[in-house]
Amino acid sequence: MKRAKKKIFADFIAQRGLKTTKQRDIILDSFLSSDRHLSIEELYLKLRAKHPNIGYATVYRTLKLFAEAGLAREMQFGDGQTRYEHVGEGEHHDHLVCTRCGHIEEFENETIEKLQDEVANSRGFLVERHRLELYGLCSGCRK
Amino acid sequence: MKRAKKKIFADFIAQRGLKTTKQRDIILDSFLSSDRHLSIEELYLKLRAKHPNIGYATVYRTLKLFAEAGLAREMQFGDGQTRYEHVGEGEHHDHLVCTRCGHIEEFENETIEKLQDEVANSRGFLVERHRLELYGLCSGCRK
DNA sequence: AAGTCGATGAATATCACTTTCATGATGGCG
DNA sequence: CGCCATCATGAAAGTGATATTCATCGACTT
Ligand SMILES: [Mn+2]
Ligand SMILES: [Mn+2]
Ligand SMILES: [Zn+2]
Ligand SMILES: [Zn+2]
Repeated sequence: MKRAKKKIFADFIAQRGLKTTKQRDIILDSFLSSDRHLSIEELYLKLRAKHPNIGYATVYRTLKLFAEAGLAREMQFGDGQTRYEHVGEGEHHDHLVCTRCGHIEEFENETIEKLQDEVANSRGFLVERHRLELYGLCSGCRK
Repeated sequence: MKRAKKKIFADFIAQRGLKTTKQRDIILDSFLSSDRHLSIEELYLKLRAKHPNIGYATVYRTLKLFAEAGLAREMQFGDGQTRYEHVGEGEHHDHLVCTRCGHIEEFENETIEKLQDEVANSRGFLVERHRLELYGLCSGCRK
């Protein structure tokens, strides 16, 4: 699965006439083996341990590339940092966010998705994407 | 209704030991007679026409006050600007956002709200608030 | 091997707030 | 009323995250 995503990125790079670099390989590998929902800075700091020579700007630009390649999605959970989450082929999910510890859980609910479309249709909207986030206390933080 | 909201703000001001000012009166009046979902800058520019002496910082601080007083809610629709929308007593709604013209519509759907609670319960989350936004083309922009 | 053009990293710029500070207003009190 | 302790205001400066610039490096073509 990691292999498949690397292939997707390699194809994207080739098709756009871009170049394979050591940094991109390292950043992609690290991204793929990371927690979902990482901020630029989090990934940058994680990388810096083993690769002190990789710059923040490169991490920033590379994550943007991942998003363009369809490997990542930019998310905003209101904490002031853009987070990048992993995206699988044709996958979709929404989020539960803990306002105390920052824990993020994902969920899917077909019925909700369907109702959203109905609402949009009734208003003449053509929906391209949506965001549904539930903020509150996770089970751990409720105690 | 405008009168009622002015009363709410006056009470809030009094109860907090703050002061009535010409600027606050003007800004509140303008906010109440504006489009829903205004950014700080939009309201500032609108005001500047008739009141060139009112500063950006005052508009900024006053909108924050409205939010604290329960008259306004801060919203983020991903265009890089915080927007303030009108809040009515105990009201709630979600949004349809046009990605082409910026038009914003509101909707309510009890069934979706109920399903959200079910999802949260099944994960042990206690939901405090949520955001549901549908992004796409409004009926006008689809043509 | 050389040349071309994209990639990198450090530094700088942007952008939307957010705070500071000197000065101006408000309103409780005598 | 008139004082004056406080709060409010506006211009300017500060912040923090993101975005861009620029000199230099390194891939890939020939
Ligand atoms: Mn996710
Ligand atoms: Mn609204
Ligand atoms: Zn938690
Ligand atoms: Zn539109």
